[in-house]
Amino acid sequence: MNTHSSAPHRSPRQGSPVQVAIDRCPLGLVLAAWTSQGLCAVLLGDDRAALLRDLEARLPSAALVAVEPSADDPIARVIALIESPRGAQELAIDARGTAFQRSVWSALREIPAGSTASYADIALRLGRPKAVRAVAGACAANPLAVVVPCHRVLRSDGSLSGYRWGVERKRALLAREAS
DNA sequence: CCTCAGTAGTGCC
DNA sequence: GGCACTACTGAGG
Repeated sequence: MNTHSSAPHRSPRQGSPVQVAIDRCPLGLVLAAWTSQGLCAVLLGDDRAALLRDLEARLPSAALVAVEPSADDPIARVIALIESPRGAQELAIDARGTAFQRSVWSALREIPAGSTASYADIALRLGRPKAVRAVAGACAANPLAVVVPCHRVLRSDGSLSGYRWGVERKRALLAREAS
């Protein structure tokens, strides 16, 4: 029995409901999903149905509860963050992933707005200088757009590589943050 | 400009 | 346990 080392960490969310809201933002539509513990998904897109499908694929066994966007809810914080990238670190998050993915996402949150890092930088920071592609994989699996700023990770030569929600959005986010 | 090998995590079988 | 994927990178045509 070796089920403890690499099994994905499951958030304490078995039966607890996940609130879901969709609203407009400067990048199109944004879907935010959260529990009492914090945000578990922030997805960008142009189509409500596609966003919901994406969420359901990511949280297959969650009880989703749709709510109207409200100024008191985390989705308002997320939209404010897109408009002005400050205070992302204060948002509580409740993302599920493997230990490795969570360590990558945690490192990403330490990249300040206005600066960028390469995949190799992140790998180095984690003490796994050769796990470069794995870092890219963890970025690609990031469930929390903008809040976990995977858009600040570029290739070593400075080019943009990919973005789960479209390279154009990555470019737009970086342009907005450029100091 | 291009291709290639090295490399490590993940998902599917 | 395989095995085939990568949002990579540095070296070499």
